[in-house]
Amino acid sequence: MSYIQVAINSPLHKTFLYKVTDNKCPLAKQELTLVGFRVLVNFHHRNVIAIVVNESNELPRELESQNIKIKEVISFLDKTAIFSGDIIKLLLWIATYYHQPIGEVFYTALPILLRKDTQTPVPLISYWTKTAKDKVSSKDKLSEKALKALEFLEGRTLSTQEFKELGILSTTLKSLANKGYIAPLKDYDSSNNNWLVQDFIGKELPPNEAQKQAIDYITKEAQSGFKVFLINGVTGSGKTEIYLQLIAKTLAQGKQVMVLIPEINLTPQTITRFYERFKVPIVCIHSSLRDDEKLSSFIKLRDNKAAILIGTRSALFANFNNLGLIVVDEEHDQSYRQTQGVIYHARDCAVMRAHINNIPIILGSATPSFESLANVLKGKYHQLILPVRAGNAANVTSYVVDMRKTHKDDIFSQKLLTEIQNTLAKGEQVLLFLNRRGYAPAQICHDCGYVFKCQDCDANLCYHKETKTLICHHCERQYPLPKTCPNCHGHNIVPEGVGTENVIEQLAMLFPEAHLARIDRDSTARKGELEKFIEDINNNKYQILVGTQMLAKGHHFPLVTLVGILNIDSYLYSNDYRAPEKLAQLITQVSGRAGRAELQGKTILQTHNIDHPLLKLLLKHDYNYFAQANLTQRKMNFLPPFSYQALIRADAYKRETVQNFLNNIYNILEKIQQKISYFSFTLPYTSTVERRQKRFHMILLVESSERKILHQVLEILEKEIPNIKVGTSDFHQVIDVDPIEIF
DNA sequence: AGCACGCCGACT
DNA sequence: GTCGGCGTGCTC
Repeated sequence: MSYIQVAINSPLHKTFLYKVTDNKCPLAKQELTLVGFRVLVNFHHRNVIAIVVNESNELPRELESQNIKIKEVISFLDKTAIFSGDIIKLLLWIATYYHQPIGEVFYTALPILLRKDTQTPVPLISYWTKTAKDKVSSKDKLSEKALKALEFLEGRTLSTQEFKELGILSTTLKSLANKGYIAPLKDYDSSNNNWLVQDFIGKELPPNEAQKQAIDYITKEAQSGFKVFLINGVTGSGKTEIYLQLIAKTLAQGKQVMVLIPEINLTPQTITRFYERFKVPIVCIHSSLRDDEKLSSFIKLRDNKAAILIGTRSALFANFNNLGLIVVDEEHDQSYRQTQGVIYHARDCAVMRAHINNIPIILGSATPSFESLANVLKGKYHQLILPVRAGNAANVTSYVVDMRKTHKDDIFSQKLLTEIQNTLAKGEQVLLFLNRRGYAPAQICHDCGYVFKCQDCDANLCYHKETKTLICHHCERQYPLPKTCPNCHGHNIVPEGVGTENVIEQLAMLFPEAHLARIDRDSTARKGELEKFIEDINNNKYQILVGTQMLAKGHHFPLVTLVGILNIDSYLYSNDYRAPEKLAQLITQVSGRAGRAELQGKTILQTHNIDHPLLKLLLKHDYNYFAQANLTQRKMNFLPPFSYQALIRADAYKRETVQNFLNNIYNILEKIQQKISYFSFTLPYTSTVERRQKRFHMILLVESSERKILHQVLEILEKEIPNIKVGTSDFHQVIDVDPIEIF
């Protein structure tokens, strides 16, 4: 007989105690632990899945006195643990640090197929394997892709789906199978042993001096176990090669590697680079995989049948047999932060995971987050700056163009038009950035000034010419194009403002001979479309690219030599203290898309405020200088990362429900302040977009110069919140620690 | 969250 | 009479 604490998916911030009788125990030997197992338990009139987080032979004393009947576990769902000890520690840390309910944290970390109360399903994915026929006969006339496919199968098996991600179609595979080179394999377990250390390294590029220094430094420093390295290097400075060589060293020790990347970077090019370099089993975890594929990756890593994981945010929760290194690429990227459901920051959790596992972690970026740079200043992270090599990319000159001198409705300045013309004449490509999809951000009645608004949100409707609809960008609700104004019944309805569709339309008139590509969420909604664009762009099928945030991330376009950022004013006038950071990252990242060794790049920034001190500072110096200057300002103003923040967010259908709840929070905070000082808080305030999907959103900000104090306050709030009576069931509330947006 | 219990209004 | 509305309370 033993007792176990389990995590159950519920909004309660606690674990629950159950009994395990010896005959139910799945363990043969008593010395093994039950921690990490899935169990089926009865929890308040229903049977639910739970995960064992702790185990003891005696009844915990704190429960002895209380009159609680302890139920027995109904059954164990698997023969082995689903989470290893390090993951359990990580998940418990997430629950305490982010003040999220323990059960919900564990539930989100669980692969979807394991969330149901069934036995672990065996993934029925068919894998391809090389046959004994390994001499390629010339009369078989294998295509380049087919040869590539055989190369990929070196040292591992791959599913048809995985091949697809590497750009190899199922027809190629079928033909290879017909010719007897490859064969399908139903059950990976029986034939595929743990990956082998030998022969895993592909062709290594000779590192330059800076890369060599970084590799040597990290190798030496990482011997002591946990350490955080920040590789700070512009696009083209060779960050990836450093990752790859350090990964090789880790694999050589027989250890596994986790690589986290933002969703947008998960393209065949990125993955292929890993498959080409290492002949070990590699698995991916990201949102477009099927549930069984994700589970398969999860199990392979746990059983040491895969050596490398490449994944996005959620891959953080993967189990490893023997994790030896974590890499977080583009660590500044905002998509690492989960904002729905359980709130966490994957980069920060990855650092904690490295700490728990006592292994090195490498964060890389051309534009490191100010948080990470502050951690370098505090001595917590070790920074390695890669210098720009002469004649390499980032050989970019920036110009600011004063839009006050152009006509009010003009999108392009004369300077930009001239530069586009010149660039096209040279046969080079142009990239224009505008962070606004659709044709126009508003649709108005020209007669009476009526602005069309979403019925569910406090937001203007955006005009989408391509789909002939008005779309709310907050809830995606679509409306048919109105013919008459509901206010004055006039017919003179016109778009107001500029989106990517409009930019394309105007370019088509100005440069009729150029091929135009619009890259935004609308034009790349279907799977594979973005990849197709990137391929075609690099094959020079397009001359001008217009895009949103999507174009600013990750991909490098060697033929682009002119970059135009059409409007940066929203960043200059923002009340968000992170706006300067975001602007600097945007300008540096977008500029980094352009140019290569022999081609000189140019960036043109259009603004109505050419004298803005931020802009001047950024253009006069580089990103790092700008970051230091801005960090000094944040320090003077007691802003993060020099203060610690948390938001209490609440929403409901009725405004007074939310107001009432946050007033209660305010009163509780006033009481706490009598005991704990050194923290401050605001009155409840409405979110920038007050009403979203018919719900009112309000916020209260809590702040302290000491993280410890902030957490003490939040802990008290966490306990008090369930006692606040809101009197309605449609109410929702969440604690948001280290928020990125405070509006 | 989810589910049961409980106490009041309009229906075969 | 009772079906069902959702307020309240609890979950090892």
